[in-house]
Amino acid sequence: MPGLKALKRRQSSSSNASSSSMEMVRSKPHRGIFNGLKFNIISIHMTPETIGELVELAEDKGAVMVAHPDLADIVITEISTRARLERHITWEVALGRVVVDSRWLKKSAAANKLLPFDQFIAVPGLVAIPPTPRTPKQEHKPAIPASGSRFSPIELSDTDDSEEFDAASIPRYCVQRRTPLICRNQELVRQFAVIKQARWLDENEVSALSYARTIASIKAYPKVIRTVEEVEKLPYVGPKARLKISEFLSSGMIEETRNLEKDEYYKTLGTFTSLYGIGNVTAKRLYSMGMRNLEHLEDYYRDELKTTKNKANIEGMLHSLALQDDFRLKISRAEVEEMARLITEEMSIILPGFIYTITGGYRRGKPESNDVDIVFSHPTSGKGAGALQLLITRLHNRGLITHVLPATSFRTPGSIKSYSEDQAVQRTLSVFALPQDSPSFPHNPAGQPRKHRRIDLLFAPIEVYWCTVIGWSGSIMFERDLRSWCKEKHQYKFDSSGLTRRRDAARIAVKSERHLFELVGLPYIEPIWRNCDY
DNA sequence: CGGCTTTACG
DNA sequence: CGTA
DNA sequence: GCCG
Repeated sequence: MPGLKALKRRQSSSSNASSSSMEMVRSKPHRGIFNGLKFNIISIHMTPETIGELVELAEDKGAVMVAHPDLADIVITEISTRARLERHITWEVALGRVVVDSRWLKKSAAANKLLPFDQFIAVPGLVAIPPTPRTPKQEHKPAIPASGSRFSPIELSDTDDSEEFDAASIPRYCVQRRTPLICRNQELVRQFAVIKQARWLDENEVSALSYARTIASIKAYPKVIRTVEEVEKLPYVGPKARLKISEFLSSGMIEETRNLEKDEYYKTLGTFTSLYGIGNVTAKRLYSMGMRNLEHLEDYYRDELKTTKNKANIEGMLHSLALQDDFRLKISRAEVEEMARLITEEMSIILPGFIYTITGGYRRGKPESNDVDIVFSHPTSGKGAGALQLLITRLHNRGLITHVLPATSFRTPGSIKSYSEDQAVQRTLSVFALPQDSPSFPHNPAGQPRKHRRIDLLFAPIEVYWCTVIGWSGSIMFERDLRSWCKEKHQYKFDSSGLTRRRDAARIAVKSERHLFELVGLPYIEPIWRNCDY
């Protein structure tokens, strides 16, 4: 079995002479056509593989990679409009740089000479200024692009990039801080997420958790990271993370991430675990049995079905394989709302006066969801105990719910999973398909098979409604830290069925979402600021 | 060096 | 073991 | 992998 390929083929050289706390081994500069030139690659619209190739081409011929376009002589980008370019570099600064697309780099490297720039200018209006390597002094006063205002507040942190901001002031728990869906260091975060995933596939859950915390921490940091020193005080950025951030700042790529992304072993395990019902352990088992793609799995499970006694799980996996093309499709907010409309329409027949919240990623503002979560309740205590079962039955009769999924097997509706007996939160995980005739949705055109969506429906007694809503709003790291916080600071136990004192299990009434935050001494964090996961 | 959220269900 |  |  292939292990981690930790080979460092090339030590990245630091661009910033003043960053010296981390004494890195610097490679001797190659002699080459790019000698003495500073390159920056704007990674937008590039695959990690492409970035890797470009960095290699450039460094091979003597270029030094720098962390920001402001510091570069030559900027490589696939961006072709001024507006988009200005998210990364001011127009004024761009005018003083060579901004070209990657063809220039590739062709120059191939020809082993500096080609003229004019055929490769990335954005109309820019001119080809011959690069003059600048002195180090100039590097310390980079122009700061005023980029924030163009973005939706959902997507970016609310602190302006130009503001002074001390990483040490970022609190340790996710629940104490605001974390946007997309942050200013999103590509760095994405590359850390690849490593986190690999640790999880290797069953190194503790390391995976650590990376998840590093990611959450960086996501909460409201500035573009330019030096490794500025994030040294960030919580959960330790020695390992610092090294990787240094690599990223100097080359645009974390070396380990680059290796993982071309590793067939991890790619295959990733494919397997994306299936409903297959986790990291089973994925490894299947791989060790020789499985390499979904067709192999299909054959394997068909074969298993003939020989096994317990057919339910195997049948579940075959359903999972069959529906997987649908499950990996994202669900637009409009479609989430249409699903909720149909479902709540049915609920209003069963339980007049019910209340509900669409939770999950939708509630956190994600433009696209992987599944749909809805929490129901009724303001009158005790009302609606059997409502969810009825709801499922009616939706199934209308053909909207096609399967109920208890753990790993698929069954026709009939049973409901309940939490603790005293404060029963009922729950069903089902497969839902919008009707063919939903006019506003082109997802299910006539004659085409309907798209299947995973949907989690819950009914909570009103006493614990808000805890359930909070518990199902995520993100995962936010929930974990909420529980840790309640435990450490108050010796409370929080979960989606309520808030209780650990000492005597006394229930603490939670009247609203804000109320919970007050009860445990946290500032209220709106759902759109709970996007702590990648 | 221990701890890392939580836990019922199938 | 996998799911949320 | 990082924190206390």
